[in-house]
Amino acid sequence: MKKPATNELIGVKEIARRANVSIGTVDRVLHNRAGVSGKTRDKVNRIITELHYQPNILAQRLASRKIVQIAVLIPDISAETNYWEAPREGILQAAAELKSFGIQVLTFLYDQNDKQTFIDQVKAVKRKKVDAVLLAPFFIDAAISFTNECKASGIPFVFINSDIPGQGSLCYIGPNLYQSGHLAAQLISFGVPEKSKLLVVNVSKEIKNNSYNRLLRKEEGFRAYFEQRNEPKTIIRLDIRRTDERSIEKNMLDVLAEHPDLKAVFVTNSRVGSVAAAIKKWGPGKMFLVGYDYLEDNNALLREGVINFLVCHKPHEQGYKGIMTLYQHIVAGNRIDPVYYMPIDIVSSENQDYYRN
Amino acid sequence: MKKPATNELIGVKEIARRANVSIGTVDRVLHNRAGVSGKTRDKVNRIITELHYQPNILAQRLASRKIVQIAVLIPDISAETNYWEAPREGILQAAAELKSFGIQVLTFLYDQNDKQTFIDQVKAVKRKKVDAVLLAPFFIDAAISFTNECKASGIPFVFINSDIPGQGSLCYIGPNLYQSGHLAAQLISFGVPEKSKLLVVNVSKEIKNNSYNRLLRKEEGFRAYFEQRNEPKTIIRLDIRRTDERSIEKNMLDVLAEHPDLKAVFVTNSRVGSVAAAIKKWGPGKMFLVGYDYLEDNNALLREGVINFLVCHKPHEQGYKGIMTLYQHIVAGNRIDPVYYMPIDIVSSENQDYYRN
DNA sequence: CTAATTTCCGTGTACGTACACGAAAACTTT
DNA sequence: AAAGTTTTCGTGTACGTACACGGAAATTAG
Repeated sequence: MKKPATNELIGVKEIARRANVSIGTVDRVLHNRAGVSGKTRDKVNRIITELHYQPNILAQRLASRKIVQIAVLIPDISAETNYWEAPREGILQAAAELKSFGIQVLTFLYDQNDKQTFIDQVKAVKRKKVDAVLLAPFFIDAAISFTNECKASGIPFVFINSDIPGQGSLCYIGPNLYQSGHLAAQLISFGVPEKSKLLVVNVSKEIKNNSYNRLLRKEEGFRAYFEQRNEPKTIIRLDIRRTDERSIEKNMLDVLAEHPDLKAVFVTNSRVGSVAAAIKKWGPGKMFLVGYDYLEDNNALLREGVINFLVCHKPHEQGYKGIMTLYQHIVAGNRIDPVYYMPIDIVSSENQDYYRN
Repeated sequence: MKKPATNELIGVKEIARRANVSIGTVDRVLHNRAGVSGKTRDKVNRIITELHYQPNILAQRLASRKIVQIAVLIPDISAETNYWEAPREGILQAAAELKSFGIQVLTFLYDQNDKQTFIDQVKAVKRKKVDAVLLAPFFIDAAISFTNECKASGIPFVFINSDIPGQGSLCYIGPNLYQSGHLAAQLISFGVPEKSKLLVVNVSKEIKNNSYNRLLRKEEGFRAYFEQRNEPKTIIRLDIRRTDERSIEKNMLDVLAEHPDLKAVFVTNSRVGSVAAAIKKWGPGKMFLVGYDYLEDNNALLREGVINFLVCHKPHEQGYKGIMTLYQHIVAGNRIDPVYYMPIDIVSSENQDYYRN
């Protein structure tokens, strides 16, 4: 691999000089605008490739005075979980870094338990006529219909946190949920005896059995791990649809009473904190507990030893990278990989203080 | 928290207008250069703070045609380990991103087993008269003497991978080694019975017993974990000073023969791959094995199940962040935290394909 | 062959900041 | 009070690119 020897940055001026044309002509070639004869266009193009010309992004953004608007459509923080605080901070950080680059980020928050709020925010986004969209598609059908419109008007969009495969997004940024469940299974298999009874807990208002369901994808990966290894585990399942603390506690205590021989619990989302609280109240025996997300409550319980491991997918970075990806696509015109799987991070009491969300 | 309502970016021109001065004067105030009367200086400063003026970085870098040179002083990849490939790639990535910002990164590689090469490269760095230095201080006394010179000439420097506390670096970017050993202990305590015999292996040409020794700091944290919890583990130790594959194998087979009741092995650096190979050859029984670093060889053994966990500190990101930190300090003049501890990542066979180094 | 188009291309100004130069104002000296 | 000196400040040009405007050359129409 030979590097181009040109150490001094070359620009349109140098290209123009070598091609015996003006910088205006070079500019027209670069943006394939009309008004250049085929012959000179070829000549200029040849020189451009020969010189490995890279436009100076600084000067580009400075000269082009148009501002690029990116709409962000994600859930608001709720009373039950502030998971979405982290992605939002990542988004804000990216927005701050890109502000003087002429990028403006507009945030639209919806309630992940109320589809109508999503639909309303979509309307608001459409009024703004933005140049790109970053969204977490919680309501599949509504998200499909919206992104179809985006495609029709040539607006690129990126999914974070959840994917809708085949929908033509520029990119998906988020976890591989199945593999994430797999890892949780591995962690639990370290913590319990060969033959054990395990519990999977799904806490969510809506637990539909379709391929988009985040929780079920994790559960699937979790179960598959033991099946693939012929490890003789008994896995029972608890779906909790009333998601307030008290209902969770009640459900959990019932199950624990019914199955006193439970060795481990896997909670498929960030509500592991609430489940842990119930287990703590219950008292007897030690329970191996694995759940999701680096949140304040969960961290405290991890430190206490009630939770053994948290699995985490860098929500902050998801938000940050979501914005940056759209920026790279729109401004720099870079090719974007259609899937960017986030790491599947393991957080324990011994590394939790060093974790970067 | 009230945000400044000014949505339109304001610049020196606007400040000049409001202060009834020229942009030249505003410029002088901004760079506190001489040639402005106290009265107008105050007036301009007042308006600057009132307007929350943020200089446009694009225009700044574009207009200031001086190029900032950063020297990087790190070990070369050796036949025994290519650990340093990752930091180097991170550095190159940062260099590429900052190239059009007028930042030039000069890399100087030394042999981490040969102090003289370090000293030679230091000389080369000094000839270049760079604006900042990023270095991994393997040879403590030589590094101290060099960084003392840096301090004298006002050149900021950042340590990566290893720290020399109190040396006045702008920042340390790397792991908390003690805590890292702590975590390794926790992982092993999941994998072995309560009462077990464990082995700590240090593979290094130089195993000096001083506070700078990376391996011993990890071992210290490792042992402390069990002591703090009164877990009755017997911990024996093996130092391997001849670091070729064959010597490692021989040493390991000897120890394994001598202690057939060993339950787990902790290798304090990336040479876990070589140790694993020896264990694999030895054959009988299952050994719980924890080591360091996301390298090709180690990954293969992790996938095979010979290694159970790799602990990792994002070497790629260390390099990237090292350059970026110096950039932020020099160009943007941001305040830099004196210590940036890297995450202590746990890599297992189930998340290894998603790890980002 | 001249006039009207159309095609092609060079020039000029702007983006927001840095910095050199020199003019005007203020102060000092004789 | 005039000349000299210093302080204070405004103006102009440059960085590399984007884009509008208009002129010259090539082409077509009359």
